[in-house]
This record gives sequence, structure tokens and C-alpha cells, in this order.
Amino acid sequence: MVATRARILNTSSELFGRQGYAGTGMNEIVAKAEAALGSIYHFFPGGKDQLCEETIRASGRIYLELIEAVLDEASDIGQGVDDFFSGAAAQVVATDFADACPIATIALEVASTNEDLRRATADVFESWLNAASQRLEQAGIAPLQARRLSLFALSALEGAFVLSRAQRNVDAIDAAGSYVTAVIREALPRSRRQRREPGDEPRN
Amino acid sequence: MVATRARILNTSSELFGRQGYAGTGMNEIVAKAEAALGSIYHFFPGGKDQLCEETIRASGRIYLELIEAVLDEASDIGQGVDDFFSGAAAQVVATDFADACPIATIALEVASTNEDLRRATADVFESWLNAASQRLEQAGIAPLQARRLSLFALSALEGAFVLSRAQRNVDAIDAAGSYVTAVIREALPRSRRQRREPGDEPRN
DNA sequence: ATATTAGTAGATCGATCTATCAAGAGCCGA
DNA sequence: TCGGCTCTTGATAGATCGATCTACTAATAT
Repeated sequence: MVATRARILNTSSELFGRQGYAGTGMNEIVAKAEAALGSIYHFFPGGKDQLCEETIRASGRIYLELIEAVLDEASDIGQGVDDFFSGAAAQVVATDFADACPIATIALEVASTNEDLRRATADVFESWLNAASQRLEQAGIAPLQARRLSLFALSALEGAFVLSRAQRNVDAIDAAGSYVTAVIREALPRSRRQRREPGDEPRN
Repeated sequence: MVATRARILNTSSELFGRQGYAGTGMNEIVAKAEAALGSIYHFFPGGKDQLCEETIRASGRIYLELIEAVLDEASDIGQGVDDFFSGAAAQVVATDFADACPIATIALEVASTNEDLRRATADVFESWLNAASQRLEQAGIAPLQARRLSLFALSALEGAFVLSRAQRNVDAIDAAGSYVTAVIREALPRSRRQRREPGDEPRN
């Protein structure tokens, strides 16, 4: 049996991600995690807020590793982005449109009501953006544009998750993925686009 | 004094949009709306669910009118999309990052927990997508691509709202807006890209 | 063997939640 | 003036919330 604390965190990640912060109760978490209510306050003496913050940061770390793995395993950054959207669509379908972004629901909910949790979500988004930016820069894109492309790509992904879960289809993820991939490929220095093309230097 | 029912709906739209469904209580709504608790059940005998569904559909209608107005008042569809993102950024700043999309928070929260409300959010998104698609088609884009472009643009907008509220800046909206606008301009028939060019008739 | 700590367990607290209810206010036509 | 209707009001029910508490078990250290 997995350690109680880890079991609680896994369950809270699932439930907070699906139903949000206010929509998920402590009793619901311990019931699904097959733990005692007392255990949750033993491991997270700060109560629901602490549990949620640790959930946000833990889910964020896991998703960061996924982002890095998918981008790094692809042949190039354009393909990596394409793969990520495809994988996201598959995951959403596999969970019957329940699990998409692990922190988006919380992020919207707490943005104006809980500064500590808001900051936690912002930190996680920032870590994802940095991972993407770094890889875009490695592909020859200038830092400022890399940052803006990352913001754009993550925005499209997050919004596509919203639409997909509401509509119960992955049309939005498919559409967003193909356009985002095209934009990123377009932004790459010509010499790195798909295959090598001779005699082309990046603008700067 | 505005009628009680309208006052309740205005307040519920604000609170549900900012804090989500579970995070907003009936007492909170009537307190802010300066109404009696009983009044809410007089006008919405179906309780919180009915109030939320009507809130979703009412907010959706208002936002639809905003979308249509901004797109129709612009000189061309590319400019209209650009204007919409700019206006969205201004609105988010003006409300101190509280009000962005009126239904996104609810949509994520109820997608897996309340089928009636999920469908309401899906209907609203669909109405926005149709409005956008229709105008893209009028600008000479084929129906299928118009649909995909609308999905892409709305995804980018919704996701940018998530990031902007979490990060408390409008970088994501700015970035998303400029890339989406560029993609849409790129998709327009050459004769319609910038200003009118002579000798081009719409396809139908 | 004993002391200490880590973790489990669930009864229970006060607060808050949604929802109901009976009573009354205000208005309008007869 | 009266009856009938819409709407308002807030007390209250009953459930559930997060959180606390004591008591207990298991494991480890001394």
C-alpha cells in the first residue's frame, strides 16, 4: 500500500483538478483515498489550504516533467508541441473528459479569493512557461519571442481544455494544436524548420 | 431600483464568474444583491442549479452580443479579433483581474459533476463559436476552416484568461491576441487581407 | 521493558450551506 | 373595502462543511 500521505495527495490532485477547490470536501478526499480524516490534518496541519497548495505544486511538478519529456523526446520543437497537444487530447478522452489541466480549475477559482493559492498556480504556470521558452530558445528563437510563443501556446492549450471538457469532444484541442504548431514552425529559423534548407540565416 | 430578479442575476453572474459555482453561496448572493433569501427561491424555484443555469445563459447572451458588436464594428475581421483581445485585456485590468470570461470557471467546475450545467456552458460556447465562424465565412474563409479557426481563437482567449488571472498581468492576452490575429489574417483570401482590393467578389 | 513518536480512527464542534416556510407588504381590479 | 395576486422577509430546518479533539495502535528508540 502506498504511503498514506502520498495516497491523500494523489486523490486530492484528482478531485481538486476535476471539481475545484470549493467543490471538493475533506471528507470526500479521505473517503476516496481510504484514509482517516485525522490523517489529513496530521500530514497537512495547515488544513485544506495547505493540502491544496501542496497539491497544486506537486501536480505542477509532475506536469512539468511531462512537458519536458514530450518536448525533449520529439525530433524537433514543432513536432514536440504537436505531440503534446495530441497526447493531451488522448488523455482527455481516456478520462472521459475529466482530467485535463490539473490546476486550471483551481486557478480560476482562487485567482480572486485566495492569494496564497493564486500565487501557487502562478508559480506552476511560470515553471511550465520557462520550460517551453527554454526549448524554443534552444531551437533558435529569440528570448522575447520565445516567451511570447510560450504564453500563446499554453493559453491555447488551457483554453482548449476548457472547451473540450465543456463540449465533450476534442475538436478544440485538435484545432488549437494544429494552429499553434504551425505558428511555432513558422517562427523557427528557416534552417531549422522541418528539414534543413540551405542558405538561410535566422533574422537575428 | 432595478427589479429584484435582475439584481440577483447580475450579482450571481459576477460571483459565479469570479468564484465558481461551489465557491459562491446563496447567502452571499442575496447579501450582495440586497435581496432576501426567500426571493431567490421565489424567482428560481429550482434552487441554486436553476439560478446558475440561467446565469450561464444570460451571461452567455450578453457576451455574445459583445463579440458580435466588436467584430461587426471593426473595419475587417482581423482587426475585429485584435480589438476583442485588446478590449478583453483592458477589462481584465479594469476589474483587477477578477472578471474575464463569465462562464469559464463554472465550466471547468461542473464539466464532470453536473450534466445540466455542463450542457449550458457548452451551449454558450457554441453560440460564440457560431458567431465567430459566421463572420469568418463572410470574410471568405471556408466553413470548415472557419470553424477550426473559431475554436482556436476562443481557446487562446479562454486560456489567456486563465493565465492572466493567475499571473495578474495581461501578457498572455497580449501574446495570444497578436498570434491569433496573425493566423486569422493569414487565413483570409489575399484580396481581403488588409483593405478592400478591387475585382474580388465573395464566393457566395 | 519502557518511553517516545508516528499515524489511525471517528465522535464531535461550531459554522455555513441549501432550501423551506409562514407571515406580511404592496398593488390592482371589482 | 375587499379578495386575490405578486413579491418580500427572515427565521429556521436539516445537511454538510472544515476543523479539533481524545483515544488508540504500531513502530521505533533507549
